[in-house]
Amino acid sequence: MRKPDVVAKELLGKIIMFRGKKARIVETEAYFDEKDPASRASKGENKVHKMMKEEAGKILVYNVHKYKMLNFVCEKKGEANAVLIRALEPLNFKGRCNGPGLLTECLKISDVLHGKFINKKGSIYVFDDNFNVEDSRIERDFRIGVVKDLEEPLRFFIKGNNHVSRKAYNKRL
DNA sequence: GCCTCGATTGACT
DNA sequence: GTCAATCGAGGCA
Repeated sequence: MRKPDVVAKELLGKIIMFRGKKARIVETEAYFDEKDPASRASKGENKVHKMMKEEAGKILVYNVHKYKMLNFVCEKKGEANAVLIRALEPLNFKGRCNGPGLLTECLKISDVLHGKFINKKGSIYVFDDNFNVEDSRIERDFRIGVVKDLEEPLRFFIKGNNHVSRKAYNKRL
């Protein structure tokens, strides 16, 4: 069983590729099921909640305000857990990806990806290029923009990386 | 159908 | 620090 906080941590340093653009994941957040007051899963049945209960590896795109969020489902079928991608470090292109709404804009991620699997043709690819992130370089914090958060810090980001989200960047430095 | 709110961002005091 | 833009989903009638 892969817990979202474990997956969130593992995703740090991984490469995400979409439409020829590659970027390194530098910031993530874990979201749990109904017991998580911040998760959409706690708000009853909806499109997102349903998708969160699908198989691990599926892509979940959620629209909030005028931006879209990119999530990966990380649990086995039936468990409503997911990981939110909050910030990327652009590798082979220029653009600001230091925020969940910005990275989707930057990579032209739209809700057509909602429900697709990663690492499939025409979808988002996620892979490891042996860029190991040592535990000492992983910073933990409470989630951002969440009114009712859980007791434990569920946000993970790479220490010292200046591509993390703006709020976090300012708060930390 | 109408109202409210949000896993956000950027502009402004 | 505050606040508005802006839109899909949920709650309610």
